[in-house]
Amino acid sequence: MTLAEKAYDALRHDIVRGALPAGRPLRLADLSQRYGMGFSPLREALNRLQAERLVTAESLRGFKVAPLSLAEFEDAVRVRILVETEALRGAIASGGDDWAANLVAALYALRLQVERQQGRAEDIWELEARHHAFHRALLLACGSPWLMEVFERLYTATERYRIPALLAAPTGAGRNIQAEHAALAEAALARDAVTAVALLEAHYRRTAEAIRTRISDAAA
Amino acid sequence: MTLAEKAYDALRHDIVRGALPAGRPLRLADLSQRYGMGFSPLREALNRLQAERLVTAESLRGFKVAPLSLAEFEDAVRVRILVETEALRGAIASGGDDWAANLVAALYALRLQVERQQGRAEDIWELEARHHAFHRALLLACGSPWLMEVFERLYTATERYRIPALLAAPTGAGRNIQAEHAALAEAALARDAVTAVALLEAHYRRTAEAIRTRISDAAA
DNA sequence: GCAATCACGATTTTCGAAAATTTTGGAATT
DNA sequence: AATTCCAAAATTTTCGAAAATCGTGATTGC
Repeated sequence: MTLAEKAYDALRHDIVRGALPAGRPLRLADLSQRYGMGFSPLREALNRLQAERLVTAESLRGFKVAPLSLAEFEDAVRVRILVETEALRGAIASGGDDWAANLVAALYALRLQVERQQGRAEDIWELEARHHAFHRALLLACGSPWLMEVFERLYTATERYRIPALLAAPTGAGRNIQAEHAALAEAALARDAVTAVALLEAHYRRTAEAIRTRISDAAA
Repeated sequence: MTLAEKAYDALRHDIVRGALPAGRPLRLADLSQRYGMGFSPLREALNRLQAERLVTAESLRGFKVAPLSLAEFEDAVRVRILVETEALRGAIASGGDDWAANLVAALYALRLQVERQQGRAEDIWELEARHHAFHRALLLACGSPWLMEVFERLYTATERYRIPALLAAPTGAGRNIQAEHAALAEAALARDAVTAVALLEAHYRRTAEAIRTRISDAAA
């Protein structure tokens, strides 16, 4: 792996995790110290992250971690619902045995991690990776690279908002998120598109609501 | 404007235009010659374009112009219809006088250029810019930055396919594209969402069909 | 006292060369 | 004749310094 790729992964991780908070200026000299490399690979990584809207750039004035706003989060959730319900219909319509088997596997691996976790805030990253993998496995058979591309982009955009909530309450504070995932997978595997789409939409609306109140609380 | 930004614009232009054909390896030494600058600004531009899927990159093996395929084009059109119909409904629902005025202006400027053009292949870029601006103006009031972001990404993705057709037949080969634009704007301004969405979808399906047969012909 | 100006330090941007890696072409071996 | 191996060439990647630009604070002029 090249240094530029390491820089990309490290920066991306630190931004999504919040180690580099929103709005923070990303000075080359600092980053060079922090990640132990020269300017070139860092600038490459920053340019890629800029195109993904994880960092902002102003000509001759350097880079910053992109700001967070409740409005942007709500917007991202709205578009996620639009795009992912369409992808889900496609996956249910055209998914084969591989899709079904991978979905069962992803759900199972997610469950194992949730049970291992038992509310502890450790290994949040393993949990997060399993969660991402589950949602990806659910949609993957839709057969549309662009739908998947938009899914990935919006997933990381919303990930930035969900991580702080996860760190505070890894099990989901009263809500049985795992049961929602199981029901969603069940409906998809039963090829019940209408139910599956409704469950997916409800899943996101509940998650959005939880994060919304969390952000309001934090502001108070 | 920094050299990196110039490099980004120039590369983007040359890729969309087809001056740098799909699959062509983008060697730093060549690009340095072609655009008259060092490696650094070029690498930055290439990294941004990679994130936009206009170029592909393989570790230690350099960059290439991203390939074209009929399947990818059809996929992009499908997602454009999904996303833009949603944005159009939003714009019609919440667009104010500024939106309406800008839309009228964009349609008018597009018409002026079409008439000036009169089938000649010159100034295709002015025409293309007006066309892009019209579709942007149509959706802009939807109030969703993410919907607009996806629109922009997919517009340039499909632009690569449409430009060769435009160069061959600037007026649209029998089809009165300008009438479609006018009808679309009229329905939107009349706040008739159902009609406007139907016209937008039909507009894209016809364009896709024209390009599809064109590509098939070229292959024969 | 206050605004405009200038010089300095901090920072970004770019270059040119060095380092690392892949690719190429040919010689040696089977 | 085909394959493997190695050195040379081509190419990408990275660094360190130079150039360009921005922001700041002191200084000057009014």
